[in-house]
Amino acid sequence: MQAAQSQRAGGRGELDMEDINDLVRARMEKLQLWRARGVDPFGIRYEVTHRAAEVVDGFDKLEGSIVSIAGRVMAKRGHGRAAFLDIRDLSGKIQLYASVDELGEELYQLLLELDIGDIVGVKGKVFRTRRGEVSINLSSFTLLSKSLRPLPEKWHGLQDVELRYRQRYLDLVVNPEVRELFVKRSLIVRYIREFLDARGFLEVETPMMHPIPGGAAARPFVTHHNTLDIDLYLRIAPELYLKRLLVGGLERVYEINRCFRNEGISTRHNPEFTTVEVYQAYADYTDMMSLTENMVAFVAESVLGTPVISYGGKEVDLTPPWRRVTMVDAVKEWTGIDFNELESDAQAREICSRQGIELKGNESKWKCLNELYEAHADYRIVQPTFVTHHPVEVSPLAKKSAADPDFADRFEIFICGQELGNAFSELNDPIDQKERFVSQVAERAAGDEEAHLMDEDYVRALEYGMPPAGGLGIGVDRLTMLLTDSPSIRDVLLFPQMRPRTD
RNA sequence: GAGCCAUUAGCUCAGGCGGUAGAGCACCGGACUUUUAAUCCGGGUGUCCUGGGUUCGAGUCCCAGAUGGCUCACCA
Repeated sequence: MQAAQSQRAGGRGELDMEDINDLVRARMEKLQLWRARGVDPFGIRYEVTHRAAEVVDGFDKLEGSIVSIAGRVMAKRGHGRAAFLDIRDLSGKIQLYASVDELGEELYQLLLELDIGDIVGVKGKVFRTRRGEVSINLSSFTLLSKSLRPLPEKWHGLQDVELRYRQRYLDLVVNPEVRELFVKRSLIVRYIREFLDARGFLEVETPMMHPIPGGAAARPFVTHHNTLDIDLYLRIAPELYLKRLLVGGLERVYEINRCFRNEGISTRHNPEFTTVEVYQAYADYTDMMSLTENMVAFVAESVLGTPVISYGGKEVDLTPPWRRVTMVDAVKEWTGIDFNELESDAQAREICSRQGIELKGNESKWKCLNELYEAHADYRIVQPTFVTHHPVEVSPLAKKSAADPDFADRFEIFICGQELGNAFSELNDPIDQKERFVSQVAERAAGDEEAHLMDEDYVRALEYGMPPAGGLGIGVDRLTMLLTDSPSIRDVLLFPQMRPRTD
């Protein structure tokens, strides 16, 4: 059986035997057929004059002229001495008309051997069929790549979510809306750059491998550098490096790149994800608010043509200004509890427990506030909202609010129940920063694996003097979810992290 | 990590009360020179996720496991 199969594969069939079925075998046999006719079934470059959509859209000018395009065969309709094929390239789909009259007996017979999925280069005259479809009347064609596996069904496409994620290339081939989504994602990133570049921000690249993982509360991935013989951590945030650049005088910087967090996977979390972080010297968190709302609205309008979007059936207006509410007020609004009036930590913990929040038992009043806030924010907030003034305790890199030192000049962005970003006035007091690190280290010692580590070099940088600044981080994947109405982060990642298949 | 659900042909899916597996597309053979989910005639191509168990008999019932989805927990 195995011998027979590999013979059919022309002695070169190194495909996994487990995977070979009759459909694949039939296509392997066709490989030989093409070779027998002197055609290399895996061809070389092909001179393309047009893309499919250019021919369709530009029919009035192109009618009667000869064009050559290349793409994948998506459908085949034989009619005896003539046949229709649909081929698709990046721009879209176009119909091919093939007839014995035009191609000649030999070429026409060869054309009938094409399978759906094959990649071909074609040449012919542009015309319109009786039914009105812009088509190319083939005068010649070239097989550019033989497809050995059958494509998923044309009508339903590839529905199996697992296969769509694991074999994204197939998803892209048969589900056009998926390709459109990733084009949108690319545009989103492009317009973020355009917006920031236009305002004098410099795009930079800082290390992805950190000796001390910092800038966020999260567990990192560990790796090892052999020559240096040190452990390195995939970055959980670029923040501390970008702020070193502020010290260095790069007053407006941003970075769009990957972060890595060794935590759970869910519809909102992938182990690697993309953020844009922005730092602006001589600004503060209020400047970051207007930067945020203007940037997100600009991106939405540029990509979708409107600042009013629909997510999960809810209509959301991204037009600035967005609502601003302090965390204390938000919690008061949702629960009726005014944390400013609470006397003791114990009282706050009691309230949290009554609200069904599990606590360790040593939480402070402000930590309780934060817990209560996090428990409600994701389902309460639909329209774009800046929730401001988080407790300093949970904001170890943010500046204390002048009005009330228990709180930080900070905000989080919520839209459609999803946390989209985080920003604050950057803490530039090295003495205060060092104290914050010290208490984070204490929390870590007490068992909080996500508490920050001491970063002496970062403190030293601050000691040279960092201008006051506003900093902002936005989840690009989350923003893409929002702007493409995607319920899962996996839908906006080309290759979401999956458990490797063992079979 | 916990709960619920799913897994049947290459793809999309049906399979009542346990009786040896079915459709559409794709594919193979035939007809057809402007079709377009082409049409017409003929052909079912299978580790029913895996491993145990119950039973005369398991796609179906029970147990364990794998993978995925959703919800929760953690986070952005």
